[in-house]
Amino acid sequence: MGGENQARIADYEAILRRSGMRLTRPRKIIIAILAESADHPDALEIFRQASAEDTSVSLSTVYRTMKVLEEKGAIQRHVFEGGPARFEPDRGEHHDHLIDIETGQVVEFRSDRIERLQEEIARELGYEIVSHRLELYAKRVGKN
Amino acid sequence: MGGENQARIADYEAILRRSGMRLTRPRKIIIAILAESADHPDALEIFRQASAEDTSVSLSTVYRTMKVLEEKGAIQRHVFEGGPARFEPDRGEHHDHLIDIETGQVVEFRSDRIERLQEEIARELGYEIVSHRLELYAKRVGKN
DNA sequence: GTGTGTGCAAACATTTTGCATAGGC
DNA sequence: GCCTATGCAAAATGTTTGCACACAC
Repeated sequence: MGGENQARIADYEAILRRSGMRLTRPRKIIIAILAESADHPDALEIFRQASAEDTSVSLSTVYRTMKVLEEKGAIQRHVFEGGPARFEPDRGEHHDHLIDIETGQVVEFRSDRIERLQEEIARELGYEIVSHRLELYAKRVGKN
Repeated sequence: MGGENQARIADYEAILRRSGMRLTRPRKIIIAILAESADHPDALEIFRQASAEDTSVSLSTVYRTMKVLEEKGAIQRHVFEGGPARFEPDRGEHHDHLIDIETGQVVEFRSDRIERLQEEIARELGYEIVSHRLELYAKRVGKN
């Protein structure tokens, strides 16, 4: 799993280099945090973890780095109901999200049938889908 | 169409009265705006229209009224990609949204098949859906 | 050395809130 | 007349930006 993370870190770094961007200390730290995190952290969470590594990293830099990484296609930004933007590595495979409303945990899923139905609906309405967002806010069965 | 609006205005007013809330001048104005608007206005837009009617209506009151109406189930609040919250009358029939990314126009649609698939997916993941959100960001075919 | 990236503080956009007063019932 | 609802200004929240300096290349 260390190897897994290393691989992802290298991916992020390759993307930055390829775009002619500098591999600065704050960016390295932020990238490492993204590579390690299994969940979908928000900017503040990333900032906190980065601060633990190097107190001088600023929240602005976290936001700026997120923007750059998003523009380069390295990460995706999601804004779930009510909350701040949360980030996840963009591994190219599209998926939707189920959000556990009790814990905030995010479960990824994918349904080709739903995707196809969406296309169909848009077409019938005279539109062409550019992007879409499907979020299920749910709670574990058996609880409560 | 005037009659249509009258009917909806009466509905809103009934909801407020039933909940023991006062039918104030700002609330009447805001309700009339909601009843007339075919699209999904945001707080500022409602505020602007209300101001035209009575300059003394404040933005706080717009927000407070939206909150009350939402709590009583009279309207729904949606936050589309990037933008501020937008509001629409809650007519009880659930639907999803297609947003024209060029104009911001909102088209409502509904697919029982997608609804069922969502339920199915949640169940398989061990969850029970509390609410969900499906938004298609699209552009008209033939354009561009 | 040059220019991009950074930290800091201030600005921004949206929404909420405390408080004294106005106005529905 | 009582108590809810309002206007105003201030705060809160999340995010962006201007500026002078720092540091990756």
